[in-house]
Amino acid sequence: MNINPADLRHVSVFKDATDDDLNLFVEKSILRTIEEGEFFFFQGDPATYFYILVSGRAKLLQSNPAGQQVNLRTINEWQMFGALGAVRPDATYPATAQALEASSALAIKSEFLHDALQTRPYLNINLMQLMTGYIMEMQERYRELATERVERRIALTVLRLASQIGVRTADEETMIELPLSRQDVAEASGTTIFTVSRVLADWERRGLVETGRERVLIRNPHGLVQISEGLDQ
Amino acid sequence: MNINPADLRHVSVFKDATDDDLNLFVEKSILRTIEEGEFFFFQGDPATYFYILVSGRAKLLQSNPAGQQVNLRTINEWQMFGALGAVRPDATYPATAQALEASSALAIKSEFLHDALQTRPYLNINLMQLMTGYIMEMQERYRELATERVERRIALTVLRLASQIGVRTADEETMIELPLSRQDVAEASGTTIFTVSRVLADWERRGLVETGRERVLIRNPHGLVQISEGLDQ
DNA sequence: AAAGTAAATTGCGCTGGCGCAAAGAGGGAA
DNA sequence: TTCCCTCTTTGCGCCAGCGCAATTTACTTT
Repeated sequence: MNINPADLRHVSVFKDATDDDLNLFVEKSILRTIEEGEFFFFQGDPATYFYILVSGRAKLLQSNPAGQQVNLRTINEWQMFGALGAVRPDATYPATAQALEASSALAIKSEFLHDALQTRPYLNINLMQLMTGYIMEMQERYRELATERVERRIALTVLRLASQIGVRTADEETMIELPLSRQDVAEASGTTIFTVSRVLADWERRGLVETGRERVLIRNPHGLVQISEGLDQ
Repeated sequence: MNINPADLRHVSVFKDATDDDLNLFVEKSILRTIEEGEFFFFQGDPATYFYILVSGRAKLLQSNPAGQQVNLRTINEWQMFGALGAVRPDATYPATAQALEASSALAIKSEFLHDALQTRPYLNINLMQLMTGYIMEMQERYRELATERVERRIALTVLRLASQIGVRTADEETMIELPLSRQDVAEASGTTIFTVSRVLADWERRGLVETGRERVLIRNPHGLVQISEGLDQ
């Protein structure tokens, strides 16, 4: 695959970069292509590289000592991930990055971004905006997990995933397609596949969604919003 | 109260600042003093100021629509809080800041920090380090809440709070004093005061802690670590 | 010292959601 | 078409932890 440096402008951190800078980053990058289910890096590895996903889809997850997983974030094309090492020297990745489908990503030495940050104010601002976004999202999800019941949490999770990775279907603009298994939704909402399956089956009966193997189609986003706010029934 | 500019070096973001910069920040600051239980700002307010706590102790909390609260962070002397507005123009505070005891804080216009970031690379680096720390802590707490049982979560929470705000008692170096109510611990570990009370009572019977009104004294930190890792019993 | 207020404890019943197990449903390979 | 593998569904039992209510304890005020 050939990467056009101008494509890097899709990356929020690079949106204000000069052409020269973009060329420099592309030159310094290596393209890594992996299969579905394989890993870009593991939690605990030294954070030597950061990545920019150029095709496919991936997820960031964390495991506890017993091996149970939670999904922290779903990564789309042109999103940066694993960039903490550029800020903290000697950092290790706090999460594992796994491909949800066959994916490729540009890998660039953390050190290189670290040095670039010293001389390019726009990178600092953009990276900080990205980080504040993550902080706010994690705080919100933490609060949801601590205070909301499962059905609402699943609704909030599905809506959040829809806004992050959903594809609006061609035929009707309000339908959103999500290529996610019950397991993925469970790990992203802090519950089990059984509960997700039961809740989705209920929503399907009520005409809110259509489900399939590794697929959720939202037919009525507004209905889900109502559930997420406890305004239903 | 008089603030000595050099004191600002205790603030991690300002640790590398020049004397001139420190003077500038102090000049631009207003000292706000509030009583226990009062608020520096509320979730949803425009993030016009950021704060540096100079005395007392505070907490950052978030409420859901039903009014249930979670504690996101406990703020100690010389910690910065409410700084997201400096990064995102037009931001609103994502959390509420409430004093746990009578407290004072320096308030500085977010805008001023925002402008300072453009010309002072050290501020960018330090602020990003702070932010990556928050991201990692929130990711970890999220995973704990999603995957661990209450007793372990309470152990993890108490240990985390001990490292953040604990005071080692004079008489024996392994004892750590925490001036927190059951409610505070419950909100920080995502459970209820009843459960916290029961768990602490059990630990007290086992000699791990001593408890009192709005007080937890850790007698055996190692024992708590074992519980947090599931190695006990 | 006494009264008043807030925090903490504890018994008790209940239930949301977990998790096993077994069956069912797709989808890919050959 | 058949086989195989993985994902999903659903019945069922169970229990961790919630939450009410009543009481006790501890601190503050006068």
